Amino acid sequence: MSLPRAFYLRPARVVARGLLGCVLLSRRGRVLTAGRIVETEAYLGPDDAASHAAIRPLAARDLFYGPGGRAYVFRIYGLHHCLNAITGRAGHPGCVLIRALEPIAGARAMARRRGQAAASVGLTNGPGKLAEALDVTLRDNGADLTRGRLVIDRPPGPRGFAVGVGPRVGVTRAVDRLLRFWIRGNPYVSRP
DNA sequence: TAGCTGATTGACT
DNA sequence: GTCAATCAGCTAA
Repeated sequence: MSLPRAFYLRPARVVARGLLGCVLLSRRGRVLTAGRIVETEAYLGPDDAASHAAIRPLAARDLFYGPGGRAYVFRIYGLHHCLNAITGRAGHPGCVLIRALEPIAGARAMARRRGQAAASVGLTNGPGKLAEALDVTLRDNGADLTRGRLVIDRPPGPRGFAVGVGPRVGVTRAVDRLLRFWIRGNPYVSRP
């Protein structure tokens, strides 16, 4: 059961928290891979100096300023991909970066894509890693996350976890903003 | 056209 | 702890 569009039509920091525990699902032909979202970061509009809505307005404008519920995928350092969920109503830019997953299904396929012999914690504990594990590329930019080959489902069970809050990782601007959220104690979180 | 930067990762000292 | 890989999109000219 995928999250409804209305879930995404809220402020990025609210959606970022709400996505913890939800399940990211990728279908590639017969290959299905899925993982529980254990770490997210919120990026806001032009006021947020670290957000692509401010840094790369031309590239991201159409998606950021459109309605939430779509995927925003970009390439970083020429090597890796990062997967975001666009949030907010049309005209209210924002997005949530998916930073880490806990594998649920298709761990063997993930390991194969990652060039690893067997599944391990290192499979999806980082934004570039999970994108590679789920085969998320620029082709998925703009994809509808409520339907199709890349979707986010509701949490399968009750939410029994504590949420950690802290500054975002890796950014060089607006470093002091507490917009990173993670599931406390989960071993797949990228940084303790 | 040329030059620069980055929401990262993995390999190395 | 340091550092290279590698490229889309911006910026300056």
